[in-house]
Amino acid sequence: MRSNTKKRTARKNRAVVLFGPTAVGKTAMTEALFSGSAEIISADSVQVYRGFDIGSAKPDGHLLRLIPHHLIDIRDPWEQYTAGDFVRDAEALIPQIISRGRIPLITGGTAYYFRQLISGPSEAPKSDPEVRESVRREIEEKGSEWAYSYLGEIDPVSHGRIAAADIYRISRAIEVYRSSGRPLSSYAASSAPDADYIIICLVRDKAELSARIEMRVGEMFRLGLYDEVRELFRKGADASWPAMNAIGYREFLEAAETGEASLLSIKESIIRNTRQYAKRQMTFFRSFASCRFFHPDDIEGIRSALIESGISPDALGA
RNA sequence: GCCGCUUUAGCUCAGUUGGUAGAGCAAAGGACUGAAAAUCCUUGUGUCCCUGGUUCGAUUCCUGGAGGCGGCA
Repeated sequence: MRSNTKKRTARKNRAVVLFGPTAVGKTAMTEALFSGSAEIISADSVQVYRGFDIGSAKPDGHLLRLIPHHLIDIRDPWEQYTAGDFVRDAEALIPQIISRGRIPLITGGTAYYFRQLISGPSEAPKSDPEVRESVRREIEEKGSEWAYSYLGEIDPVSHGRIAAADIYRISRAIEVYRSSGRPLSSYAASSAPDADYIIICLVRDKAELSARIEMRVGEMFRLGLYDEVRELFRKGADASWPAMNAIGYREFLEAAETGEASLLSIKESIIRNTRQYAKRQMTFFRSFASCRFFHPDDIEGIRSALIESGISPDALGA
């Protein structure tokens, strides 16, 4: 149970948040700086799912031996895992990791998870897949214009905040009203964060990142992404599986629906979508206050910044 | 070689009955209240292939040329 009582800053646990867009080089940097001294809490909405390995670029056995990882492979693909679940899980893990004498290192690419964690999670109720599905059907039947004007009746504040075409948020706002009887905007957008977070953001020159993305996607195909996806389809994967909407998977789903795309065009589309995603990740993170930016090769710069903040990777571990 | 179609934004193409032009995609920037690798918002000056002619005015009509596609030889 979350406590909203203000704890004194000095008594809060401290954790390191390490964010970087896809393919920026988080893994190499992490291995170099944190081997033996940290445990990683993965902030990645796709890596939580079993079976989504290559396309989500899960850490390999080598890295897992050097640094323990949490929140990877903790759900079956048809189950739901949300930002709220992540905050709850991460907040439970931080004191455990500290008690083992290690640094809690929260790292991944799901910027929204970081925001919910750092600024304190929204108090709005958890998403209910059943209500969501019934809202989806209703909108499909009555149209999105109806949905938007209905939102205006039940929650004028959200109506004002959400764009008329943003069907994702409109559905969510209606869903909250249906399941809780209260408008979404009546809930607090954030609450008190549970720990102190030292925020490091990795950045790279745009052309450099773009080239790395292309290489990484090529590597995924070489490692057997196509076989991985076929295995998922064999197990019944469809659009209702949350991670099937992820880049590297949904392109195959779309190709299966149209029946026209070649493997090459799927690959090109994955590369393009990944670049666009990296751009969105950066936009999200630029909006964070108190975030320090480093090039992934600047290990010493990151080390000094951590020491300055009272955390020393050297003082711990082997 | 002849005939037809075609050449407009990075790409695919609309369009202007003659008054210098606009969609989708891409790109750039931004948002983000428990699905977020999701979802959405904003941003369009480009020798309208070149040349000459007609015209107050040509990307638009006409002549000639060049590239592309198709057909006939």
